[in-house]
Amino acid sequence: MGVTNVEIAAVFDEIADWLELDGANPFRIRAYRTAARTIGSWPEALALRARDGRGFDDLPGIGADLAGKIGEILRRGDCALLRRLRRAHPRGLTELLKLPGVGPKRIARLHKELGVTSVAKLVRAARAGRIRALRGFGPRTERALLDAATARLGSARRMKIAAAAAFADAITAHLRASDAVLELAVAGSFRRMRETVGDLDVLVASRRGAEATAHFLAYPAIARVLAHGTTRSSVVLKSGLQVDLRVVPPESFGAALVYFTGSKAHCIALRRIARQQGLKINEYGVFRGERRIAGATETEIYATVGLPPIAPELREDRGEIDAARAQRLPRLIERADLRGDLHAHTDASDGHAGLAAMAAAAQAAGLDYFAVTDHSRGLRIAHGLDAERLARQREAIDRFNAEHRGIVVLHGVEVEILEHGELDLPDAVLARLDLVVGAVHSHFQLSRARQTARILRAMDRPCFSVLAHPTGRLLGERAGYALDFERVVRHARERGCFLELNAHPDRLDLDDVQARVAAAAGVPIAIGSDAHDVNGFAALRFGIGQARRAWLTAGEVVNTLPLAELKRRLAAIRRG
DNA sequence: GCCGTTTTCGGCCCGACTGTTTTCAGTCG
Repeated sequence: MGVTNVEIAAVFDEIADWLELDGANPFRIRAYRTAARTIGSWPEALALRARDGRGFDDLPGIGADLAGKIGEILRRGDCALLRRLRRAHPRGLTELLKLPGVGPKRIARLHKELGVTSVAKLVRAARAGRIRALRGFGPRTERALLDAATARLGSARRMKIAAAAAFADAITAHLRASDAVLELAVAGSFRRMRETVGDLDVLVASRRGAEATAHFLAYPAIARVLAHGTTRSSVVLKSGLQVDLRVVPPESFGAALVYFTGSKAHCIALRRIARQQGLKINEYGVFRGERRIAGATETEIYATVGLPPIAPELREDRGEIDAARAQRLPRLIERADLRGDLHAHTDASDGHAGLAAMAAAAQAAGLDYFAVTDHSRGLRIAHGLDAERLARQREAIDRFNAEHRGIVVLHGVEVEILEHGELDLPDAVLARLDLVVGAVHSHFQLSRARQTARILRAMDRPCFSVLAHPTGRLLGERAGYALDFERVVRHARERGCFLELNAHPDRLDLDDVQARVAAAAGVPIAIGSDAHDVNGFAALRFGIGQARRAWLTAGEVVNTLPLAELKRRLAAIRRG
């Protein structure tokens, strides 16, 4: 089976790591990094291109050399340059690169002068006071390295977007209380709605920067201050989350918002365009010579370089700038476009609220309809439903719909896809439901071929409507099972069924690249909250964020449809 | 290592902050 894009990207990233440690030409290193990023998020498997005899050097940032290396990796499964670099260095050095506060130059010296080759050895050297003795290092640097290294050994991780949102809301509320704060935004990967964030980048417009900064530093949840200057400060909250504050005057707010929203690659691409036009972009504005010609709003920043505004979720340098130039940016789906939700639980299985409470919550979330899809009998741990309990649930839902206006409850099930692709309820039972959401909750370790065959077989059942959380990953905990995703996409298109973008913050499955691939192939996407309680519908916000990162329009998401139209689509799947 | 409406060589985004310096390198975003 072919090497995946992500695996090719990992090779290039590791090459870049080693080249950094070697002090190689920084632009050569950047070339590998850029290529890794491009390939890692490229919608089409490069292995397919290779099979069709198409080259790779039409990908942006891929020239003859890297195209050759991609071919080599696809053919041989590895790369001679990487093998050589690995042989020439101790293995642990690339781990050190990931530590904040230490870069390639210092690592090279720590290695050469103190024999530090791993995070653990760095801790020992720091504790022994050997680092401060080095020229150019001092006690404070030694302390910072020790802190960073011990934090890493305690495995500090990126935070899931939903958790970060809670911190962002709290700190935003604190800052708004200061009248030195004129405008305020949480930028960075949070604003781009990445599934996890490493820190929060808070941007403030103010005429009294010192006062705004002082107010920020008085935030009670701050554990320690890493740095503070007149325009930039960094702190770590008691939760371990790092928060960076940047203060700019209002006339620079838009420029700073572009700059701190990133991504870095997007900003670099933007500045490149500006340079070609004799302009300079920095976080204070767009400049022609010494004169600022834009800065207050993002829209005017983009306009000065001849572009329409680009949504934050698209700013990953994945073709959004070319699309903007060609006036071909998609009209991205918004939260308000969602009319329903096709995946939610009640206390009949493992949810924590009854039917009426969930319906009220769905209505409060602005939905016209939602599907109760409790687990099926096979998922014992979730108290899954058998045919008889499903029939009773049907009666309850019918009664509810007869007695209530403003929200319609659909009756579905989240049915177990068993090891060999059977569903654990008979067709006759499933046929009585409005929709059937199939899911894998067991046998994660099957081979890629068997796992794929299992899922395709399940999709072949006539009643099968939606494949829930298609890859089975849990963010930060479990990678998805081995799966030929492109095959699943093709099969879904042929069968006419939907793929879910599960909005639960622990899942966000499909990811952005996969959702884009599926939608581009013509497979309808269902954004499902997987709500287990009355607050669970809030997750739809993050599902929408992921969908926007996938360039999805409302037309590509089935639960934007009015109920009658959705029902027609579900019925069409059954007719085959 | 890539790239071209300053083209096949000579560029490649830009500024803030820290710690250790005595004018700046390293790191970060």
